[in-house]
Amino acid sequence: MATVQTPNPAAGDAAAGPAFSPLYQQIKALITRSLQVGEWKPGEAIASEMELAARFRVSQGTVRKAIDELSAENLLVRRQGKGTYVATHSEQQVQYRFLRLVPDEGGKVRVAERRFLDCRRTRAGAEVARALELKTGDPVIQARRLLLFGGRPVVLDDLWLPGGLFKGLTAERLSEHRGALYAFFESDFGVQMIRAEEKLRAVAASAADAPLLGVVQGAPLLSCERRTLTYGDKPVELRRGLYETSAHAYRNELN
Amino acid sequence: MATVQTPNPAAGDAAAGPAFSPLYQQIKALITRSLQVGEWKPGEAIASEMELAARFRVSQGTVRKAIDELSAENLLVRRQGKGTYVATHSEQQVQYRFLRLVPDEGGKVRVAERRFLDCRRTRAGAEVARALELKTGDPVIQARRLLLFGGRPVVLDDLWLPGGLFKGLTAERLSEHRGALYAFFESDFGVQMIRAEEKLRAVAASAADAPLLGVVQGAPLLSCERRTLTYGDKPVELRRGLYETSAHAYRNELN
DNA sequence: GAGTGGTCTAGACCACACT
DNA sequence: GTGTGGTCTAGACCACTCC
Repeated sequence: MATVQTPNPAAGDAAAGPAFSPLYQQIKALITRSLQVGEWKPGEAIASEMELAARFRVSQGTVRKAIDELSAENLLVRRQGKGTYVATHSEQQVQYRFLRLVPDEGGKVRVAERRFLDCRRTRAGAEVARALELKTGDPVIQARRLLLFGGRPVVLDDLWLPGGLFKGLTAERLSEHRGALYAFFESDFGVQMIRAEEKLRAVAASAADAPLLGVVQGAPLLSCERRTLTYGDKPVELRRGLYETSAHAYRNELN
Repeated sequence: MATVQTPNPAAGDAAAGPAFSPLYQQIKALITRSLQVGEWKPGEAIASEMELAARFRVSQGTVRKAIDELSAENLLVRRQGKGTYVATHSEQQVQYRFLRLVPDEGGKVRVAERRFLDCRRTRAGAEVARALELKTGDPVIQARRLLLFGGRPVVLDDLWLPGGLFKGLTAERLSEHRGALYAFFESDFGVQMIRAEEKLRAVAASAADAPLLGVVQGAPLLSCERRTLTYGDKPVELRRGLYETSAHAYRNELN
């Protein structure tokens, strides 16, 4: 490493174009790799900046810039005076990190009751296969659950997971776990949900779904289709949520 | 400035707590101030890093960190070899910077037809006043417009603007301008929209709105309530959009 | 006090755009 | 070539946490 510069060796340029990549980007990739293979587990501290600088033969400032970006992407969390930690879904603070639904009257009541309605092994249809980058017919696990706030049903989620990554997942284990679903996936299956893409639209409640959410057939529901990705932008979950938004809203910030 | 440190003078600590603020944050505030008072206009280049470093008696690295953050917040745009520019809504690249609606089948057709249905001076009701941080009864301008994609109506927007900031805004001028609405506000009224908060929910089309969007009464629509802010988080627009999402979706990324 | 991240500096050199 | 932002370094000191 050291003072690698222009015709950069670590950055791939086998057949592609110029492909210059600064040192800190290479360091960033190396750290990400370590996270991916589990050198440091979620919730643990990674090596200190000085240690990493020594390991990669680079200045602390360069390691710093790499960690800055990983931290901005929520893969790492810096804690002054303590160290840099691997982000995790298993913490009180970040419960439901990806759920943007907030109650209308600033109530901070976020004690959801969960009901798992279904969980079964099946095979990927064309649409699910495409979203999860599997082949049609590959094994997938499908589950359905209801979230209630203050006793009222608000979210009906259908989710599909690649069978290969979630071996041994059963309805029973789903029902038994405490805390967020992603925390469970992280601790029990080593699958770390890092980022997600969502597509929102308004739909009419179907005859089957309406009673579950306590609305009449045809009532407007917010449909939220989410594709959740892990390291390397590999899709590991497809989720379709139906939100009953008469007392909650999906909150978003634009910059 | 120079080497100001611990019991920081520039950072306010009149009555509050410790209120330590690093140098680069102070520089950031100073640059933001210059943007706010119009020292550099949208689309123009600001002073170079070296010039700013000299002006503020600070190292280039410190200016750099301040600009890094402003650039991450989309207030500034860096262009290697050229300079750092004030962000603007008046560029082909960033047309409809805050509109997250995308067509279903990856069509990149973004040539919206606009129809202004209404524009009138009125007074703020309780709700509008609260959202815009005005007093009930303060003058506001209300407008209504339709966006069509490929000839089909997709978005029905109602918007409220503080009368004091948009003196001389008429239905005619609204209809005549080319390009994005925010570009028009920026160039003709000096109001720069820099970030926004949105609340999404699903609603049923009203008898009045349904025909405008070409749907039947009661059809599900995506309601998008937006509060747009300028420098200092001052609200300068309230907007309520109704999106017909049978062929479009609201796209979001979660990190 | 020792160790960690956070800030600030000064200087060197690289990549890019204009002229 | 000149000027701009972009990267990298080395060293100093500050703020925070824990022992």
